[in-house]
Amino acid sequence: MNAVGSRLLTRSTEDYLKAIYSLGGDAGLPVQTAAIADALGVAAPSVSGMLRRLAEAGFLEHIPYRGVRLTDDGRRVALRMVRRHRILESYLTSKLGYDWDSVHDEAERMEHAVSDDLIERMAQVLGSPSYDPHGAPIPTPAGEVEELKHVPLAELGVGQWGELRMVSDKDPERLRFLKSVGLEVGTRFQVIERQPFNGPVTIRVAGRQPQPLGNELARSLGCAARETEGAA
Amino acid sequence: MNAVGSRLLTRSTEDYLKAIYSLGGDAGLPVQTAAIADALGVAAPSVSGMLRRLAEAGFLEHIPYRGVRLTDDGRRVALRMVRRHRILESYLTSKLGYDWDSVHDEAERMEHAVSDDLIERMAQVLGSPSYDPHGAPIPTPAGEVEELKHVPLAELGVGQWGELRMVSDKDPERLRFLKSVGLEVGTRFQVIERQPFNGPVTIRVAGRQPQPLGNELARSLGCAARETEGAA
DNA sequence: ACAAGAAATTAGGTGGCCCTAAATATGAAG
DNA sequence: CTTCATATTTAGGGCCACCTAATTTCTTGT
Repeated sequence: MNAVGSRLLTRSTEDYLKAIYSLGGDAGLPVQTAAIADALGVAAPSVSGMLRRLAEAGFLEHIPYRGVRLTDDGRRVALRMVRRHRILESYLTSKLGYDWDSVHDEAERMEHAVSDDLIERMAQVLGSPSYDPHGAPIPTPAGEVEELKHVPLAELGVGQWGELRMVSDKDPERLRFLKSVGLEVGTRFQVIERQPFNGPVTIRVAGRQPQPLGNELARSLGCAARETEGAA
Repeated sequence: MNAVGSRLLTRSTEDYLKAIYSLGGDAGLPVQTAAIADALGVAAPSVSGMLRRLAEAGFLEHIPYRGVRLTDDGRRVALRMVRRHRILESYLTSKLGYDWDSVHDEAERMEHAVSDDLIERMAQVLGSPSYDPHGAPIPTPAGEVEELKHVPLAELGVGQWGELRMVSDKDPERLRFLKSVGLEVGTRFQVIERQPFNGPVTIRVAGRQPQPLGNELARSLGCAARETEGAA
């Protein structure tokens, strides 16, 4: 199953490959050293060294001074970690009472320790979910991920209806804020107002006061545009 | 909560302290380097070095060439790991369909990765169990463990009744064998025959053929002596 | 076309934990 | 009391993954 010769599947390897994947490696784009360093909270030279080792092990192609691209092998490892992470988040939320703003860290540590067997048992208990609690699609065990066609909330026009579909799990504070203003995955809202030049976007959720959202936040929310107030 | 100064709470530290604890450190006995090396599958000099670091960190007292003894701090860490391990085994068995011969390894890896919070949530979902699936007592979050007064099966007399109470979780093959001959925690049996000088002990479980058990195995099974065939 | 700034890599070093080989301490038997 | 086997420690290395400082390469504006 795990192809290539000498393996080196350590925790660090898994973290690097997952970070590279989520930094654009999913679209096969080259990813820069600095972006990886930033995502993992390590210094750039540490990344340089690690990329060399990962390239030697066959997980990625490295064009010096340009960036890296995952090989099929590297992508396989990354997707396995993404599946693990999302199944764990789903399980912890649904079976152990975790809230969507607190599952991320727990899943992040567990994803390196548990067996494939445990992940599949969890998936089974949950009825093989397709999305995690933040609306992110869960890759299949074979490594297939659904392509999402969400639009950032920031790109909806004034007066338009939308439904929140996906939110990053990485920032607990942001998640708590969203919940406090009534925004969860599946929440419908209407865009009420937009300040020019990247100012806040104001939306209204049924039964709530109009709520301004900073533009950066609005860019981070994956939505589906809706014709009317009702219906999917 | 975690007392003492410079911490160094790595996976290896946790493994060493847990091993020392279960090697007799629970009774405050000095534990030898070679025993630790054997339990952890590392070379003796590696243990020597690690013991020095652990002693410096305040987890144990080291009398050179004599052995080590856990400090209160060391015992606290060890008991925390034991609680984690046993809660995890209980949870995996009861909620995710694991069998008693396969939970050990999974729990062994997870116990280093999960948070105290997760462990307590699992304990709560299970109703705060006192024993794990192998009959071992689960320490409280405060680090108290029940003293067990089991007798090894090997010490029961011919004709005497007993009830299996505890079995080591470390050897899957042994566990599968026990299950195959109808022995689980709680199973009652009668000692039918005993060969002299550490030979096999033959027991009978209700509705089964008499079953010989090697003496080493019989020594490893914790039992309660029973007056008759019935009753607790 | 080139100089400046940004990004990446190399150089050199650290700590944790492992190893083998060699030296040394302990303790049991003669 | 000495000797010898066994247990332990020291000596000397290696690997992984991190760090800072210095250097090299790329890119972009003039």
